[in-house]
Amino acid sequence: MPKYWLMKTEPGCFSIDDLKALPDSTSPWDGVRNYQARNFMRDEMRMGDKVLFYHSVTDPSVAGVAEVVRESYPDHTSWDPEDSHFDPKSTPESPRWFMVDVRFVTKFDHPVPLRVLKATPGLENMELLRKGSRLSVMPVTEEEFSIVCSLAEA
DNA sequence: GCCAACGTTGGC
DNA sequence: GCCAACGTTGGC
Repeated sequence: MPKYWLMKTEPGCFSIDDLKALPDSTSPWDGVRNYQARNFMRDEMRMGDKVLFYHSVTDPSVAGVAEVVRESYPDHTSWDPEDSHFDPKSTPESPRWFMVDVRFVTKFDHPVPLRVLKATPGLENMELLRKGSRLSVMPVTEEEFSIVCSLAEA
């Protein structure tokens, strides 16, 4: 059984259109520097898991769906001193940060705004809606995933 | 182990 | 731009 996730990105930095436009519409999810989010990617994400692709900051909304196409491997941007996510404590011999690859599945015709998520019965317990939640990679339940997808069709 | 200070996230 | 909430760091 696939599991379900939500991954956050600032569209000005990396949007669902950016993902779709890449070769094979696939990208590593690099740059995550939060242990809890890392652990989800490193330990729990599996091939075929579905991902709600969330745009934060500008027009906060779920923009579409992606899927996991490569399981956890070291995030090489962490040992690149030129990279903005460089972490001197991470090395190729002892990597500290991990990522997965995701592939574009769908862009919603009607992105689902955060305010709609907040107002929708059945989504009360979404991690995203927890006060102060700042996780950039988080699990969602199958039911939450399907409710969000149906909102996108409405 | 505690906790103050700091930097960051992200909605509004 | 504001600011609440959070995670990390580092002194003690």
